[in-house]
Amino acid sequence: MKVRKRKAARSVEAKQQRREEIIHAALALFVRKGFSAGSMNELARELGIAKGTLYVYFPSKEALWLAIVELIAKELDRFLQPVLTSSLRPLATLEKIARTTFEYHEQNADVCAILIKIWASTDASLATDMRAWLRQAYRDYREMLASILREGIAAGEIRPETDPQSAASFILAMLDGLIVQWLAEPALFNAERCVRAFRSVCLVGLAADGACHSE
Amino acid sequence: MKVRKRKAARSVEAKQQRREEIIHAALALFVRKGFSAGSMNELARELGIAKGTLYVYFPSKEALWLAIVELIAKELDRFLQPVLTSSLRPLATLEKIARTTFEYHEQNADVCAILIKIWASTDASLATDMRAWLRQAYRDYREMLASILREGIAAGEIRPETDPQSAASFILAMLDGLIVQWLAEPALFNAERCVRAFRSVCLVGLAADGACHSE
Amino acid sequence: MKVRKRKAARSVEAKQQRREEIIHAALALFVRKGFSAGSMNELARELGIAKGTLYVYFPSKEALWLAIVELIAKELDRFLQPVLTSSLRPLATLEKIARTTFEYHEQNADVCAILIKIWASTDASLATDMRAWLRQAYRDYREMLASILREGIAAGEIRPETDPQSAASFILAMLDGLIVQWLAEPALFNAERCVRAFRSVCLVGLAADGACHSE
Amino acid sequence: MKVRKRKAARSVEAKQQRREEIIHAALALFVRKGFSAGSMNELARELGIAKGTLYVYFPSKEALWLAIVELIAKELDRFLQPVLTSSLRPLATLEKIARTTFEYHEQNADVCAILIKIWASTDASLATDMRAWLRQAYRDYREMLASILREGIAAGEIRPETDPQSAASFILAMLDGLIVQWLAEPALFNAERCVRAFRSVCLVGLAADGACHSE
DNA sequence: TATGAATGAGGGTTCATTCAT
DNA sequence: TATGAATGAACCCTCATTCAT
Repeated sequence: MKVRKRKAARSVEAKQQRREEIIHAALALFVRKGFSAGSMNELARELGIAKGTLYVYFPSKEALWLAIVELIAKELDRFLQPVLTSSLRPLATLEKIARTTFEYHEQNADVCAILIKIWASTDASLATDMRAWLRQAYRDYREMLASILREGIAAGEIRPETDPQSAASFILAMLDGLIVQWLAEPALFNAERCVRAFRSVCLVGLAADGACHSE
Repeated sequence: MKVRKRKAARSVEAKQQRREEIIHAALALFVRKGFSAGSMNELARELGIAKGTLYVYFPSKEALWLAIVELIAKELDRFLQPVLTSSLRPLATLEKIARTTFEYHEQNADVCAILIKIWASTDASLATDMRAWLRQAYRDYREMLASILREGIAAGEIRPETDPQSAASFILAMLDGLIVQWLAEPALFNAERCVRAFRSVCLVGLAADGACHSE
Repeated sequence: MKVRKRKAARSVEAKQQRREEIIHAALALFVRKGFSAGSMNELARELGIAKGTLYVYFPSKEALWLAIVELIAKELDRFLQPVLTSSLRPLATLEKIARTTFEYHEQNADVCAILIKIWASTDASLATDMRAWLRQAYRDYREMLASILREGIAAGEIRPETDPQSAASFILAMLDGLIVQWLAEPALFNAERCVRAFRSVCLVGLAADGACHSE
Repeated sequence: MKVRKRKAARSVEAKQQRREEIIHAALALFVRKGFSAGSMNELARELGIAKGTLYVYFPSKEALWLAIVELIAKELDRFLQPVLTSSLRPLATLEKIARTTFEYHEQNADVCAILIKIWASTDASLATDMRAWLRQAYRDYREMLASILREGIAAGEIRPETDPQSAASFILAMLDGLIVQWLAEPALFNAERCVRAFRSVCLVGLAADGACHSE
């Protein structure tokens, strides 16, 4: 029994590992080629496995995409959690979020690329489920930013006439949009510079005293 | 001879008109289905013409897409020109650009949708030419914003420590990113509110005196 | 204009002809391999055309099957009509139907083979529409036989205690079932012998005077 | 040693039992989906065992089908034996066969459905072996009916001009064909009615005195 | 110019079967 | 014995593109 259990365990582990290999290869392919252009065929070829094997791990191309998104979602959470649970003050939290975002992008351009593609895409090849999930994720993110802004307003750190909802949308937009540019012109950007610009363009405007005390 | 000439002229006109019909139908299809979905077949069907006829006007699917982008580019120019040649002061110009952008989106969501898709996409189905063109357009846009910012700094209207390049990128990012959100959640946005938020989040931060005198 | 019309006409004709070529090849393949075993791939290969070409003529494999069935239906009608509109007396009509059936089979074993397969099959690959159509055809056939039997009873030619519905089913069953055997053992049967047997097994039983005066 | 022997014995039993479980599940699947639809995958899923396990018991899908057919054959024998060894007179035996057939169908529609499918099918997925077996079974059945008919003729109970071979084919055809109709329109038929019709359509025709004394 | 039949590579997916565990 | 991951051929179908008319 023991042996079998261990065997099974190893097998499960191995399967999980293979799953992740596939997801990562798919992610890379997907960044290179786009949603519908990257084919299962090519993915299999790159992985050096048979086409059919992909379907052992994912029932369909779309399921594979969904798995990618889920992975990213987890990663995103893992990455945002420390920021959110930090004891920083609101403006500093916003800056921290921006900094973390940019630094993350600097190290994981692939993941960011996919995220952006997903946001921007209305590609019919993304089924309804996936898009609904994405919209919700977006809403959550926006709401998180808005609540930080509300805190900031309550604490007198952010100008009271600020509309938290709109401002949250703008900050989110900025981060998103910047990633797009960054992807298009990698040479032009780096995290430090982006953070500085974020502070001077955005945080200063939000600060109650017209200056940026975020650090 | 005369007659023939006139005929030819008319024919050229007719051809041009047909070309535009095709472009517009393609644009609509493209918004609905995405880049690689949306087939030539379907396009022909919707236009009520034969598949082969499309190839009389465009040598390939990609050429058709390029034509769409060019059309949009012209439209964009037509739309930005008045703003750029206006005699407004820098901050006011930026606000005007934002306002025009948002109002344009309010009326031409389709065109915006495509633009966004194009920016965000690295879809292999867009060949190198097209992407290069897009990158250039982006650079131009950014440079335009940067020069407005430089003007503002020179005029003492914008805080001198601002990095024009970065700030331009951020403004561009903001406009882009907001359109994405707007497309995803149309109910949440309207031009007026966006302009107000743009002013309070962004322009205030840029303004030399910490307030927004843009109007 | 005239030229184009003629061209078009020829093209339409040619298309119709090609359609029929495909149907007949499909029919043959289908007899050999069965419903789901015969592939579009193989069909194309046998026809010496490209796989895709099949889809110019039929939107799907099932549509092709439906076309086969429709062809057969027409053929069946064409073949039964003369019998039904004949002025023969009821028993003679039944014998004529049997004879025609057997003779038809003798010359068109392929068509019969398909018919039988279709009747007997509950293959999931035959979609609902097709099966409904078949059931209706079956009902019509049965009803036709039943009405002949009723006529015969009214005319005193057929024993009055006969249940027309059941008897119709039996006659139909006999014809169907015999074809199945015939297909399995071609050497064992021929039309003349089958008619004789039909007369002695079936018509004699139905005849009011216990003998067969059908001819 | 003893223990091992008993174990082996039990194991053989268990294996046999498992085999039959598989056959029965396969039979059900096969009725529902047809020959080539109905995959090993699905079968395994329905049985709650692994795909590979099926191949422990049957070397191939076809072997599994063959096993089904053999099971049915045994069943058929088990079912016909009492009739054949009965001491009834020929016409009564024929009626008994018909009655038993119809009653069997009434209770085991599934088995009948498969039988019919097998008869009618020339599906390539049934390999030569299986088809040969089926043809033989058919021949045996026909020969059995023919010998009853010959007996009847010898006994003066059946009209002497009857061709036993042809008549046997017709009776067999009738039973077969009727099952097909019955499967297609279950509401229309029941055993009692079928027997009555069989008597009035068929047996009366065969009877030497033009009437049916079969009971 | 306009057509649409023809193409054939490639799309996603299924499946019977094998084999290391 | 039982497993299920792996396979790769074959499935149906779509597509951008070509070309004779």
